[in-house]
Amino acid sequence: VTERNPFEARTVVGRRGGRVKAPLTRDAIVAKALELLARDGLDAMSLRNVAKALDTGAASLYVYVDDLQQLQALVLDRALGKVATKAVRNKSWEERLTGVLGSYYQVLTQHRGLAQLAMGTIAAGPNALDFMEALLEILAEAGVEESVAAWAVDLLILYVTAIAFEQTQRGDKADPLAPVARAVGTVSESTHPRIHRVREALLSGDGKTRFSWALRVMLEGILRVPIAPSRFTHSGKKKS
Amino acid sequence: VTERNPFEARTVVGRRGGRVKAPLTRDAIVAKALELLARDGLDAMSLRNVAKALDTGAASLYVYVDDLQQLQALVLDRALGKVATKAVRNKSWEERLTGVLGSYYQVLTQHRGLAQLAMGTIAAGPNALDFMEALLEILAEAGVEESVAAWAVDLLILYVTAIAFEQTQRGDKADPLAPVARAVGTVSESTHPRIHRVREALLSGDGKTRFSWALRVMLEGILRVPIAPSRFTHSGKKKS
DNA sequence: ACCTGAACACCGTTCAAGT
DNA sequence: ACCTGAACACCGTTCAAGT
Repeated sequence: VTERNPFEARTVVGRRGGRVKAPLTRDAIVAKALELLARDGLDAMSLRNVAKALDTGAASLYVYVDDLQQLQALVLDRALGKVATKAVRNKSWEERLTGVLGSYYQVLTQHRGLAQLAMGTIAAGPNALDFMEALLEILAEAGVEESVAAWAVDLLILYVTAIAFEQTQRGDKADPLAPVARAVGTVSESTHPRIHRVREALLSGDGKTRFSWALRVMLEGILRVPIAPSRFTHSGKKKS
Repeated sequence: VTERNPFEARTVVGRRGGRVKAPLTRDAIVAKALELLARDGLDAMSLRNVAKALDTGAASLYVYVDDLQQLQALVLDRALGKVATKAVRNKSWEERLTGVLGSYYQVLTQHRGLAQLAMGTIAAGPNALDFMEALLEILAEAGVEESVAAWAVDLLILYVTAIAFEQTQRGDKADPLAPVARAVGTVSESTHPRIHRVREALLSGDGKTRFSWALRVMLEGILRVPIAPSRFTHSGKKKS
């Protein structure tokens, strides 16, 4: 029906001007996948669903993508491109660190299934590298020793990802917090006296408050704890 | 064939003494599910596989279990029963905390798919409560304020779960660390100078070393950072 | 009350066949 | 080279039918 001119391959148009078919590209696949992930959650981002949304069959995607795992890695990195790594000038390193990690937290929580995907995917794309580089730069400015900073970046990202995941899980199904709330709320004073006493505190605090508290906790520790308790881990040398 | 005497219901025996059929109970289902999870990973713990291992059909499980999600919660709590919450006497609170959390870490990593399951399941069973109670007790002994302790328990469990998950993921497929290693190892010095400089530190350290470092980091912070920066989060009152 | 087989609506992935 | 339909080997869950 349509003549396949390579120059207009990206905007094939039918006789009456309507788009006939979006040409398949890796970029289009990843974009559509992220769209489905953000709107309907991780389960909705199946190869079959993505293919359907692109008016094709699942098998067709395998030309541009190795498998589901690779697609997930690509989608994660595309989303990480939205993290605001460039902070404004004349801000303290504390503010900038909170800013970058807060932006990461927001990106994770504002895309329905992204935090869950991030928990199960190792981020190693270009945007993930930019993100890490930004964190290392800020920690260097804070005076954190280089090798400590390397591990600290890991800890910070891991924690923010985990709390974002926990937070988004709550909004999902029919109150999955309820089981915890019920268990903690109705716990027996005689068998679990301490849980009983702090049961309110355990359930209190919105995501943001806890997030910033935990961030300060980790920073305080990172600034104080050196890498090695015993400096030589693989030699027999003790008590230098 | 066999007479159904309720008293010997748990050990039905055939004519020649061989067990004819393991009677279905919730406990048997959860036990078998944990076995499959520990041996073959989370994907292997499907209702169909568990049923097959118990010589029955998937539909039969629904008499004892609401759905897969509930089975996962039951399996997690059964595994949490293995965490050594009772530490020996005359140990410092630091040693006891490291001991309990280390035991949790070991339980997670020694069962192939458990850390992954724990990341996606809210622990609210009796053994989870015992675990939390033990942590709260130790933190109280450390002099941590009650409401801080409540949030600290959350942070500690979240982190240990996350790092156990990350650690077990590595051993699973065909070196899923490899993509990170390659990305970090071959990163350009001009675009990502700081990653390039600490690329060795980023990849160094086994699970245990990093685990204990991060633990000290969090403890140091927990002992120092109070709950509220501005004490009243929901009132308009500022600068008391 | 408990168990079962079959069915329903999904998956990821492969492959022979088309253009 | 790219796309496709059909097939393969799986899922969780439901349901009518058996005992």
